[in-house]
Amino acid sequence: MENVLKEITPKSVDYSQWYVDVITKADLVDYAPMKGFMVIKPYGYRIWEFIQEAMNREFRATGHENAYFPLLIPEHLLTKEAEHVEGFSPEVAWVTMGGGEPLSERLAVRPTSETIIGAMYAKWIQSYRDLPVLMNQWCNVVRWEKATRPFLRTTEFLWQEGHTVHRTREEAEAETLQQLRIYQRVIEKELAIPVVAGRKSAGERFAGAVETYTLEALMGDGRALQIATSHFLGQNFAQAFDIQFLDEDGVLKYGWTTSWGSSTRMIGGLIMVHGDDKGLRLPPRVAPIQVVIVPIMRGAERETVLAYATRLKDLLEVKFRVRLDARPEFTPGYKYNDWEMRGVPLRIEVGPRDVANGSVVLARRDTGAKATVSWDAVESTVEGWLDEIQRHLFEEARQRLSERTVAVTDYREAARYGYRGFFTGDWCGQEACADQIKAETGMTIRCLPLDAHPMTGRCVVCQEDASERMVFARAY
RNA sequence: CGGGGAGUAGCGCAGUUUGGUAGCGCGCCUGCUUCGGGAGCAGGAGGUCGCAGGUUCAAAUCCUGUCUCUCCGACCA
Repeated sequence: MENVLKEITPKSVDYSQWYVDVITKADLVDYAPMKGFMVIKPYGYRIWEFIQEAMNREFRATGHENAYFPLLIPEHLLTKEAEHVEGFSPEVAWVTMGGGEPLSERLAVRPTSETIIGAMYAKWIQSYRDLPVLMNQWCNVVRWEKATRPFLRTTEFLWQEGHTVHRTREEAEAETLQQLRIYQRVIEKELAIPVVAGRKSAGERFAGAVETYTLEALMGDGRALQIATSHFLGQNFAQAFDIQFLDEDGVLKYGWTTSWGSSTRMIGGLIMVHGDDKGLRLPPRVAPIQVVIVPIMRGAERETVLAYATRLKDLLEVKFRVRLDARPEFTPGYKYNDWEMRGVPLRIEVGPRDVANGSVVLARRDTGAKATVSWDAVESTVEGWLDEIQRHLFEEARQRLSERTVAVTDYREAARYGYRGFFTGDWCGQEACADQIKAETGMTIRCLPLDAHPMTGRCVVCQEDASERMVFARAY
């Protein structure tokens, strides 16, 4: 235990340092030699692949197809939608040289792809029969951020961005909400992270959007993380890019567009929601290794133990992602700590005792619980325990979310909780009140929850009539 | 962009005050003994001290310039 503390700074000592220790020691990422960039190592990238697989399943089931659009966007396209360019221009990286020559028009490294995709959609769409257009792309984007943290805010990050065009406003609005719920399903089911779904206030909206919907998650330190967003863009981009179609009634009309995105930031959320002082705790559904087998190879029994462990691996890897850790240079104790740091949900210890008894020892990463199980029951027990761990991690996070969500009638009450947690209260809808909260407390309106209604009808800032219920918090 | 801190072996650091030709822990390599919660012993490899100038017989150390990282703040879907 003392040795663990040497490697990972306890959360209670320094949460930021704990986070950095965990992601580097668990072998998820390494810092690149340029500020704000990171390398996602195989173990971390595998988690991303599980997220991709789950999202792709949902996207396909709702009629979306994957495509790929260019990395670079000519300046004249990026600047077509006024609000959009104003929102993004401060953080755009530009390419000004090519082949040793200055370019006649500089090219933006995409910070998001509404503009280039909008330009292409305008070419492709002629008739109402061409609609809806439902595409998604997996790619990298670059935003020149001043303060960066691995996964949570990096200069370059990986994400998916969906872009759709619809014939009617209603259809586009339905799409926006459908995709939000897809995100919610994947994030809650696969990543075991409970979220609050809501609308963004005008001040927090995506640049160029009519309405932005968001999922907000609560991290282990009580700060909020925006974990996915879905935007109803109205006809703003359709008008800027001439996305028009001839409708059934013979009238030329603008399409209604949406865009929605989720990024590697989700992995940051995963770490901060489930991790503990021993390191990562991965939900089984996204764990690159679900079961690690550690053989205890003493003296003369070494061969029989290894054979037993290998048979166990063969048995289990039919249904689960299994690793047999037979490295001779490390002791079992070292391996336990090592795999716990990496968040492997389930460990199986097999030693001479187990070989003799025809049993194995199972140990859970989430609770630390151990049990001795007979060979015949191993497979079913592993399956049951993995399900149970997935459920337990979600339940634990859900409970923390509900415990740390506090209803207030005055925003100053949040001071009692050190501005940690989600605070809900009524809001008059005026930006001045939101600004006051931010200036005084550092908290922002995370969202206007979809199914909540005002409780008192009084704004938590000005005490005037309030028509909205909001969730506010300090955010990453 | 403002303020602080730091660049010496893969990682973490000492050495800089008072110049004298680089060291410790972990890790790594080899061998033997080990293995039910971070093993032990022995031997070994590895560094133009961020970079560029300058002072000096001599620079990790003093001077000048420069680059980078990091924390706090500001900014930021």
